[in-house]
Amino acid sequence: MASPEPQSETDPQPGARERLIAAAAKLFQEKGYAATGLNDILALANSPKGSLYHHFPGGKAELGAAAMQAAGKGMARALIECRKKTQSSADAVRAYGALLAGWLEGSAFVRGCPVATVALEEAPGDGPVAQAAAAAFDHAQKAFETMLVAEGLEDGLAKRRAAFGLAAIEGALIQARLKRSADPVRDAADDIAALIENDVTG
Amino acid sequence: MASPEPQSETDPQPGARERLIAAAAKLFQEKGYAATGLNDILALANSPKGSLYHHFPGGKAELGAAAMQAAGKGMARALIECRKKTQSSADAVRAYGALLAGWLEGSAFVRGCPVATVALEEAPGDGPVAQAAAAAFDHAQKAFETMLVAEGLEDGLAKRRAAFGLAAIEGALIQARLKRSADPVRDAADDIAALIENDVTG
Amino acid sequence: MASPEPQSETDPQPGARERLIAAAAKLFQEKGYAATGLNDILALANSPKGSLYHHFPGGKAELGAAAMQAAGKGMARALIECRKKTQSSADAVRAYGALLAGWLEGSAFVRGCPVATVALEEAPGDGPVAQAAAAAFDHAQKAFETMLVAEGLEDGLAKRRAAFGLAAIEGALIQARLKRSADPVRDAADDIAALIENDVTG
Amino acid sequence: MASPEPQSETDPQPGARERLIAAAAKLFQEKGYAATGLNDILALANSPKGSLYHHFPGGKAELGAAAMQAAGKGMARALIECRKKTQSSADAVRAYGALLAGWLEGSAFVRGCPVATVALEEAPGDGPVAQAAAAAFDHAQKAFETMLVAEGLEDGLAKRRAAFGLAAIEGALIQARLKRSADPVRDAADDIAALIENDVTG
DNA sequence: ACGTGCGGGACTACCCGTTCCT
DNA sequence: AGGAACGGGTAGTCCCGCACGT
Repeated sequence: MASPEPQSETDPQPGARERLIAAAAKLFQEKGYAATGLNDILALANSPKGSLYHHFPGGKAELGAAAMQAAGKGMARALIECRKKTQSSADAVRAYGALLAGWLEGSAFVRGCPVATVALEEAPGDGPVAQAAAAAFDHAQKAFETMLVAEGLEDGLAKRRAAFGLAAIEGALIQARLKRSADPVRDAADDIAALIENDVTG
Repeated sequence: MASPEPQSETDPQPGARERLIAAAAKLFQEKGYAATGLNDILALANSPKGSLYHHFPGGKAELGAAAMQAAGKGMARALIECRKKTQSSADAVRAYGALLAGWLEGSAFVRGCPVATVALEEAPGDGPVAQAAAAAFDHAQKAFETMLVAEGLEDGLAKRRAAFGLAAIEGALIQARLKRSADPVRDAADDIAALIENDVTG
Repeated sequence: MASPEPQSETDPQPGARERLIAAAAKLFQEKGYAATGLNDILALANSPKGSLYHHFPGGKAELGAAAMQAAGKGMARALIECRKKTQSSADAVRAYGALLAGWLEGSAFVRGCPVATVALEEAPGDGPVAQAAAAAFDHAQKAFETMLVAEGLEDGLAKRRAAFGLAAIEGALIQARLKRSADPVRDAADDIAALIENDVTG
Repeated sequence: MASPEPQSETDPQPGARERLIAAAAKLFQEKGYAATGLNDILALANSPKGSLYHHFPGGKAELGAAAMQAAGKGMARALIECRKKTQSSADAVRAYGALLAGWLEGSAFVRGCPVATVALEEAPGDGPVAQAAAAAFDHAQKAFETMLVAEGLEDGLAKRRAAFGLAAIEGALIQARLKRSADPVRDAADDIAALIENDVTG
């Protein structure tokens, strides 16, 4: 969750701001945006209350947006790393499914997609959080798409498969948490991988 | 709790209890469970506060569970009706996608899946709402599966396609609301339909 | 608690009204007037809600007043019975203390004086409950006084000793419940008995 | 919670916390614990709700406990001051009775013992309020006892007289409020004083 | 600049005592 | 007598500034 790079852009002493984002992302992905109190975040980040408003004058919304952005980067990065460790996009998707499945099981199915929960809550509005969530999804989808294009898929088809694949994975994550079984995620990843393989070889 | 009337499937005269469930379902699907205040629900249902407590002694949670159950039935019913109006399961899925797309556009992307938002918020716990959400998804998935089996698909494959199809639709709904375009839903439905057609004809 | 006499004045079928009074008295003496909900009383009395307003159109207040009246009678009756079983007023007081001590211990110190708690809560007002509580205390005090006069004490002194004795017992009941020990009640009864003995023999 | 200032015994500048305790004590002693709403307390203390939550994270219960503690100290202090102004313990008790009688009359019998009402309501449980009430009584009783020991009474007898005296005063306060006459308190104080005089001179 | 104690209301879910109509 | 409905009121706590001490 925490960015390995120093994130040196505006924050002189690293820690407080990042801890807040990480804490917010963790709790949002578990309980959602509305159900997560600022106090919970502050307690998890071991930060005083005033600190939050120093770093995020926009309050909870600004923090939420930052958390969405971080989560989107994390999703994309994870997929890219899966590709690096595998021989094909299809295998990368399978590895990604396995990775998510492991996270699910490792957290007893409390951790889900960091973006989806917040996205659904905030979708009707157009606040900073909703926009950041949309951007986060776009970011991840673009990474997926790029991966497919690099393997030779035509642009339009790559975009379509990326959108569909991401959607299926997201939906499978929901089912998996409800059923408390990671199988839907693994199955969905396999199905998508098969689809891609067919595109590539065909 | 103890309705003397037969409580017919579509509820001819909307009593207080039904109005409350409908209002809750509507708001939950827009803003989620935590962000929806009881006051909002009460105002939408034109019901006094005591009424809710009378019909749902368990409070918000019991109402939420009832709303999830109703939503699950609605999802299944809608799919079944799509099948009746079409010649094949694949076409039924396409019709279902079109139906959802129409709902999205008709509500300016405010209404999403009635279950997914609540499910994601409540997934980590095992309260009545989470259980009802899981049951609702199961209900819809079973209807999907039954439709496929009736078309000749082998049981195991039907189950897998139903789970995957539902997941993809759910994920597409998230994307559609964020992007404020119903295309992801239509595209996903098309892709699933193609998959099913391949299964059936193959 | 329940009156043995048929109480035939207004109630055609015995049971409901008496059960309500008994239930109210029990709960009031444990938790007080304000903290006792009508639902609690109804549940304990196994009576439907509308029944209460049939028997007590004045609602909670009227029921409370009735409970106070019953409790006052009970206190007086208990003292009189103690006198019958003993040889002197002093011994009757000791027996009364022992009786109360037994009740305290038998109920794990949850049951106190049926009147005092409600009296203190309602004292500042002059509602029906407060008046009934005052009358209940007067009733008990008069019984005490009568007992002393019958033993030869001069009227004024009897009144004074009755008031003081009752007060000391009430105060001791408070202490006993807080300390979870019946000793203060037994000690207070002994001290009062000694005082009375001194009056009588002196 | 963490007051930097020495928190001197009489609190020169009444901060929010002190105002809340004073308001709570006043209302609890008038109407009891359950019947006193937080809103009443806040209105009397001219404090917003967030203030209460800041100073008393435990909410009403913690505030109630603090009020009980303050009341216990007040009772003890008042008795000690009565002793300072008089020549003997017996006279101190009489002065104490007169003091209480004056308070009763001055408040039109609205103000009673700050502890007794709450104690009776909360006695069956073992929450913080009940414990604080018990401690408050103990505090006052100890002061009474100390006063008697200083006058030469044997320890055991002093303890017994203190308990009995406090009980009688408490009971008399109940009667006085119901009858709307301070006589029971004055009479009880006289009787206790006589008892003590007899102990001391005997 | 950076942190923090304290205060400020609005809003939450809950449920209470009551009444209406059967 | 009885079940449904009615709102007002409960304690709780939320997210947020202001003003202070570094």
